[in-house]
Amino acid sequence: MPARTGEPAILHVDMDAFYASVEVLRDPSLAGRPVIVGGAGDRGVVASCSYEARAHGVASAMPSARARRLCPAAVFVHGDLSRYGDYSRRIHEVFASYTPLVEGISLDEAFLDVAGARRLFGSAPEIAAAVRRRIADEVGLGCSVGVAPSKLLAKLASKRAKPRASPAGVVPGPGVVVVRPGEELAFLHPLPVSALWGVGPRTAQRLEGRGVRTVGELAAVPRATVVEWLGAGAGAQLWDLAWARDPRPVVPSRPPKSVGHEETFAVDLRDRHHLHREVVRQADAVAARLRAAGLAGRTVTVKVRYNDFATITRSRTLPEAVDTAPEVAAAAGALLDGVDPRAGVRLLGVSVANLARGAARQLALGGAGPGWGEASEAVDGVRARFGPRAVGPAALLGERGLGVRRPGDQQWGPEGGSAP
DNA sequence: TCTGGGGTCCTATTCCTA
DNA sequence: TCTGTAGGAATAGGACCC
Repeated sequence: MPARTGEPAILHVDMDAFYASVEVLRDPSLAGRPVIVGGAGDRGVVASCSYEARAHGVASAMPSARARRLCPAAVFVHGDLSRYGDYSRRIHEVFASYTPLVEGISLDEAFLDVAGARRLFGSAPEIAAAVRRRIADEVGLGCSVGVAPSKLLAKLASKRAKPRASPAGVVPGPGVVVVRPGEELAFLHPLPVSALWGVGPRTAQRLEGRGVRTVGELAAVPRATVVEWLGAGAGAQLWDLAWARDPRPVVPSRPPKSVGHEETFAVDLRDRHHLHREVVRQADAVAARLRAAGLAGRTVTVKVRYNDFATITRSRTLPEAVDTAPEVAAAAGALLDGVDPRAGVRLLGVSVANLARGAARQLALGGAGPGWGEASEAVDGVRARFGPRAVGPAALLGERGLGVRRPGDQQWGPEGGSAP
C-alpha cells in the first residue's frame, strides 16, 4: 500500500544517446564529436547518434546516406549490441537495488515502480535523482528520468528531461522532470497528439485531417466519435490516454511472443537459389536463439520486401513446435516457394511464433530425421566452445560471404553496395 | 529522402468444424 | 443428409514502438 497515497511512484529512465555514449566511453577521442552508430552502407540507417550529430539535424532511424549529407564530419561506428547489452545489465543492477518492479522496454529504457521503495530510499523524485547520480558515477553514462503517477506521463516527462541539440550547440536538460498528481492534464493537453503512445505518423495524419492536432483537442472530441474514427480498440484507448487515464502496471518480465531474424541485402536478389540459402542461414540463427531461450514454436513466417518496398508475409502453422534449423528451414523454404522473387527482393525474414517453453525436444526425436534435436544440441555445444562461426548448415558450405557471414553481423543495414 | 532489425498488437478475411 | 451459422484458429497485412 502506498506510503503516501497519490504521490508519483512510476519512474521512466531513458539513457541519453545510449549507443553513441557507450562508444565514446570505449574511445574517449570521440568525446565532443558527432558520432553516428549504425549502418554506413547505402541502405543503412542511424541507430543512435551523439548530441553533436543531432545539432546538425541527424536523428535515429534516418537513412545513413542522408545523415552523411547533413553532417559530413560525423564519425560512423558500426556498433556492437553485445557491448550495449553489458552496459544495460550494469544499469539494471542499479535499478534492482531500489525496487524489484523493473520493466525493461529496451536496452536503454525502463520503467520502475518505486511506490514500495519510498520508506527506505525517500520520495520518488529523490530516488530518480539518486538513480541518475549512480548511473553517472558507477557506469559513466547520462540518463534522463521522468516521475509521474502513470507510465504514459513518466515517459513524456523523461523526454522533457533530456538534453536538447540545436544548431547553436547542446543544451543540458533538467535531468529529472516530475509530474505531480493534479498537474497531469496541464502537462499533457498542450502536447501534439503524436506524443501519445500508439499515435504514429499515420494516425497523427488522420487526426490532423479532422482538425485534431493536440492531446487537448483530442480529449475535447466525444469518446464515441474517436472510436468511430479509429476503431473500438485504438480509439477508446487513445481517448483514455488523452485524459491521462493509464492504469497499465509495471510488469517485470514478459515471455517473448516470437523470435525472428531479417536482413536487407546490399543488392536485390532475384533468383530462388540465393534466397533459399538465405532462408537456411536465417532459420539456423532463429533456431539457435529459440534453443538458447528454451523455446520452440509452431508458426513459421517468411517475410519478403520487394524493391518497391511492398512487403508480404507467408506463414504456416505446424502440427508440432520446432526448434531446430532443418525443421524451421524446411517450413520457411516451402513458404518461399510460393513467392515470386523476379521483381527483386531487398529484404528477407524468417520468424517463429506460437511459442511454448521447451516443447520440441522429445518431439524432434523420432520425428522428421534421426534426431535433429540431438544434432542441434551438438551444434550448440560446438558454438559455445569455439564461437558462433565454428559450425553452420551444410547447405552453406563452400560459399564465401554467405557461409561465413553470421546473422547479427549487419545490425543496421548492409555495408557497401556490392553483391553478397 | 528513400527508408534497419528486433519486436508487439490489432483488424479483416478465410477456412474449418461443431 | 443438407444447409445455415457461429465461433475459433489460421492467415495476411499494417501501424507502431525502440
